[in-house]
Amino acid sequence: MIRTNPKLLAYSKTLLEKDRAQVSVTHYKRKEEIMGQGHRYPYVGIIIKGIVKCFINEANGKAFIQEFMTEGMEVGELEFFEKGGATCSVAAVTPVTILEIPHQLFKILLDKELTFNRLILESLADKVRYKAPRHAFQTSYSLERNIEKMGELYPDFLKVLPKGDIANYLGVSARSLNRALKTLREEHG
Amino acid sequence: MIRTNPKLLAYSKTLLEKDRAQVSVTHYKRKEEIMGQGHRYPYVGIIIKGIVKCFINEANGKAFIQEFMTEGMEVGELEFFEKGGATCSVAAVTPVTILEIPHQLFKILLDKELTFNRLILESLADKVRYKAPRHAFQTSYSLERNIEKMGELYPDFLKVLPKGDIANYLGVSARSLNRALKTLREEHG
DNA sequence: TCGAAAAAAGGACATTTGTCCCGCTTGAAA
DNA sequence: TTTCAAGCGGGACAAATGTCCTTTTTTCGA
Repeated sequence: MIRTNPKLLAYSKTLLEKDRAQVSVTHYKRKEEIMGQGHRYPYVGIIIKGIVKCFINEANGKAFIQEFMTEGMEVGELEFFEKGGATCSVAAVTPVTILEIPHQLFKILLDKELTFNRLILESLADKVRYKAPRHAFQTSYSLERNIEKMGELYPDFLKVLPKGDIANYLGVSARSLNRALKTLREEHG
Repeated sequence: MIRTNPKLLAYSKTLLEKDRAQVSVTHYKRKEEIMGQGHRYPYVGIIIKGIVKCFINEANGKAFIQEFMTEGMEVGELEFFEKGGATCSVAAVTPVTILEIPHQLFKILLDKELTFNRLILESLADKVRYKAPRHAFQTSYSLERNIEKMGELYPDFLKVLPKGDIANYLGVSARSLNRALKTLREEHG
């Protein structure tokens, strides 16, 4: 449930060596905003280190977290394909390092480097593929079952992610999350 | 909320003329299964006509509809990139016509035709982009508000889509959907 | 054209979740 | 060190949703 892309991470590291002059690296502190909903950025980002959350703030004050991402995942690539502001905000959950590939270079790589092109295709396909079972499971099973599933996928989630983020990921209020956690505690250990 | 892809539809029509010998066209009746969760198909499909639903059946008997799709939308493209069974089932909601592009041809087009490659990249980016606001809205607002939104996006949805499908799209029981529809009827006209 | 089967509507009750609180803990900034 | 904001946990009640069931309407094949 914290998504990663080892192949793209590996490719990014070769980029850092070969094309060092054309890319940049930025560091973000915990809770810092990496991208803001509606804003534009002249680059595509790839996470080199750390955990980010990708989320949407609704007009009524609620937030919904799309996914947690770590090494090798792209951010801001959708805006390369369709100009217009970012759909989601992205913020650092732990200290984060981002590799920034300017749109100009991204386009060249996409058009000339078949390997890179395929990595991006697969990365997009992966994001589509992942969302289907996640949302199906989320609406089909109880909150308790969803929490158990997070624990299976990422045992440390309660230690690493703030409660508020977990609630926003599961699409429930913090109160409901606490209640469900208590129920689970009473049932097993 | 019934998704379409005019550019890919246009491209598909030229494919039907130029490469007619290498592609095929299949018709499906209402409710017929086009793809089954877990199964494999040696082609990528593009909808030429009709409306399909793309959904996941969970082990507990519940179904969750990912999206409704019509002209120009792809089905089964995820399985081209990662071998393995289909994540979702696809079924015809109205009579449907599908253009089938064999994986072998799909690969050639992807590698040699920059235009096609870009269309597929944009199509995938579109699917990712679309899901974020949809699920955010769905979990952030009341059922009534979600129904109103469907009406704004597709005024005829109650006439075209079965109630059960609408409920499975919104992630609620048929009972709750009916209740909410009644409330809306009482409020306005 | 009839009859079976599916779809639709909604009543009654149980369960889940949200909202609005309050009090406690913790960590970072003054 | 003190202080204050943010995070955490949970009580009490209200609202939303699910489950189960019955009745009516519609559809479609024999």
